[in-house]
Amino acid sequence: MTKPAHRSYSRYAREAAELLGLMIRNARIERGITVADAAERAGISRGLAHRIEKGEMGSSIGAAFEVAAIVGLRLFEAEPATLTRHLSMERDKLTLLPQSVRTGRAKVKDDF
Amino acid sequence: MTKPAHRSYSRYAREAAELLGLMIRNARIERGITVADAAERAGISRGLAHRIEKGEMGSSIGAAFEVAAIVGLRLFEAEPATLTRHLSMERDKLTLLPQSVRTGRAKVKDDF
DNA sequence: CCTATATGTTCTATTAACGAATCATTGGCG
DNA sequence: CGCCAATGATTCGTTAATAGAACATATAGG
Repeated sequence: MTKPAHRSYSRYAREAAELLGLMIRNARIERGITVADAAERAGISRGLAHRIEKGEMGSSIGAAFEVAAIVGLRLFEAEPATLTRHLSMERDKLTLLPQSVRTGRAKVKDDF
Repeated sequence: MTKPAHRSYSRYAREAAELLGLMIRNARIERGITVADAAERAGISRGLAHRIEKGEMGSSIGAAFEVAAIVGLRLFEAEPATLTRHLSMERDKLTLLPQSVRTGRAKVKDDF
């Protein structure tokens, strides 16, 4: 590496990570699960689970999303079923969009 | 490390990561931004930006959320302002909850 | 069709995230 | 109050994530 990962984050990114951590913590406490237990069930260390709840930017997506799933937190949708539906929706949307960003604006997806 | 990070992920976590990547990609293309440009603006490599869009679990939260911010994707809220409000809301909720998970269920936050 | 650009993939060196262990602090319960 | 579990914070060795380059594959435009 030449750069030390990268140090500066936008305010939005930092707040989003912090919010994710807080939501995980709240969901975990509401379910009466300890950090250690949640970490073990997610297959990660207690320290990492703690850092995720603190909203540290270095944590991996997989670890964070796994803990979120463990504590029953639904990130984008109310239920997992809709998540799957949302997934295929985004996949379809992508096929309608130009595969590569070329000159000007990408074509507006007026899907209907 | 004793364990190689951790390999198995729940279906929900994997789908959530994939969905995040797809949403980032869609938002980026809609804005006519190249992967290389988005990566540079986020302060990360093109390869990492590509892997984030693929929904790989190893990517860091900071990198993913930064790219999301760059391409104008709002993860939890429609606008950044509400994110900040949501943040303090979650913070407040936490103070009302018991600080540590003790014996049985945590007290239900019947906040009203 | 040919070219230029964007995307996708693979490689290696290096850095930083991770796991584990330890200690301090907090707070609930008998 | 004293005990103990849970959290918070630190250090350190190991390993995996990352940057950067190089390469191959599309895809749009001239």
